[in-house]
Amino acid sequence: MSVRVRFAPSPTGYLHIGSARSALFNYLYARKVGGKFLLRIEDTDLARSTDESTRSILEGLEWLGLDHDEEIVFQSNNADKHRAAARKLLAEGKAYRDFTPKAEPTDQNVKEGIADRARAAQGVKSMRDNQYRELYREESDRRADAGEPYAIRLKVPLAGKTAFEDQVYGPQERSYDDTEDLVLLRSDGHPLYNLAVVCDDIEMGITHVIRGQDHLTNTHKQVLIYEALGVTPPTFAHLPLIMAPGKGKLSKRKHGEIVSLTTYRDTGFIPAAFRNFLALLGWSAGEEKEIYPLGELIEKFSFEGIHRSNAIFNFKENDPRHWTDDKALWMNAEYIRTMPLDDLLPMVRAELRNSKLWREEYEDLEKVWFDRTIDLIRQRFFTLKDFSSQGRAYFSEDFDFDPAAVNKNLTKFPELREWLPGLAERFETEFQNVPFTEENIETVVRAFTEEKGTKLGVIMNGARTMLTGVAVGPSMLSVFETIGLDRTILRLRSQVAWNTSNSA
RNA sequence: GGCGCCUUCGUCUAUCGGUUAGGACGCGAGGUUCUCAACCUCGAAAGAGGGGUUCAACUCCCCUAGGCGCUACCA
Repeated sequence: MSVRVRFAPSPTGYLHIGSARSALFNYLYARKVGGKFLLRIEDTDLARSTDESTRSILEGLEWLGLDHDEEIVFQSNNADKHRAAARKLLAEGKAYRDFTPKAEPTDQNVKEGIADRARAAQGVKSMRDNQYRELYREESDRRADAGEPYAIRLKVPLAGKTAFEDQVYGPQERSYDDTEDLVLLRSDGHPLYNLAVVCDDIEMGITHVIRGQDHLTNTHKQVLIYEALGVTPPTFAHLPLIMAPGKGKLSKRKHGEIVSLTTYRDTGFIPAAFRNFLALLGWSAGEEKEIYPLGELIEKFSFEGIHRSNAIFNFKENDPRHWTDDKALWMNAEYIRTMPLDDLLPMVRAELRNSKLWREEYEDLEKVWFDRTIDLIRQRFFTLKDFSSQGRAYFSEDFDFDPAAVNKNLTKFPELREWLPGLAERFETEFQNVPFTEENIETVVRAFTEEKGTKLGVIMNGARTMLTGVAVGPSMLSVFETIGLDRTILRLRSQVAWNTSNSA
């Protein structure tokens, strides 16, 4: 039997990075064993589900490169089937009508319910003491026919236990005594989560359910439903959770945008890098290696490699330098500087377009220059955003001067105010018929430096700030050559930098 | 409260009874250099606690502690 897995998010918000990781693991497993990776949108909570959220989830999956097979299933379309399943169990005596009036689910009575079950657990009260559980069928039918509202509850057997072999956590058991007669169908006819999931997983032919371990107890309930329905349950694999620093819950309310996958797209992450990072949160191939291209992720993936303890998504709030997990940031930089240039180029193009720095020439007449420039500056970049911010001076005459850089590399050496335009002049004469290449530039700059009796660093760094506005970057010889003779001369003569006062 | 799951450097992890407990991120120091967040070298940094089992335990068992999850006519 071929493997079929599914990712089944409820569209009640953005795609959480924890969910994204669940999707990734499902995807990796499916691709590894040649199975199908299906998508099901669990939109049965009409009040909270939105189309926008569905779109955002789909976008997120696409961004991560997790392409799904077959048609997307919308759970709300299957409500009739869910109801039919509940009725079937009722008819077979495996479920019963509960005529207890519905209580509003307020915080208050949810708490009472918990306290109630606490008493039940202490033996004071049984999970099976519902007065309608053993109601005679005739009586139950009569009241239902009379129009009295009821919920349908699963009739959990009196003695026994549910058991399954989790692919990550090993053998799992739970006594029936600890599982209530869960509601399958609300009194308004609305099917509930556990029923809907089981019905859909059966209908979709799901063979492996891979999801967060927050579902570990749900799984026992679902196994019960499978058994009542007379269907063999699928194989289960539960994943450790991703927690916030301090081991708290990682939530949008508390932690904001960093938990949303789209944030990483919007802040200039390379999909492959973030995917790689996510895969390593709670999973290991057992080797001393961090960089895994998708193919290798697929090849190496196994349930045995999944950790059992929760992983912390490590970041520091209010620290721009460590706004998200350092390893994710590092991984992104690693990808930017080492991935095939041709794969990076389209992403850089999109970034420059968004920043109005893109010019069509970069793709034809100036393609050679452009590709070389990107290859040069990517060595020090962490995100795609850096190409339009730190890299701005390569693509536009309109760039800012970092006051700290001006101070450190220019203001400190007032002689530069004459030297740099002097260097411009020297370039102008020296390179009339000589190619403006690193080797030639070096000869000229070294000679110039010696004449002025200063250190090479003073000239180089002064020029660096004049040409790029900042204090860091590639070798200046490369920068000169990349910026080009004309722009170099123009910028060395410019007074703009000198007017960037750092008096504050 | 109950039930369940978990516990190796700050973080992600390796180890499947015998290791100086390894790697990565981050951090620190040094080096290279025209600068640097790049590169190179080095460094600090861990088996929650207590009992067993064993010649030998991070590794197996038990207890304790702590963390997490679930505990709805939500999903």
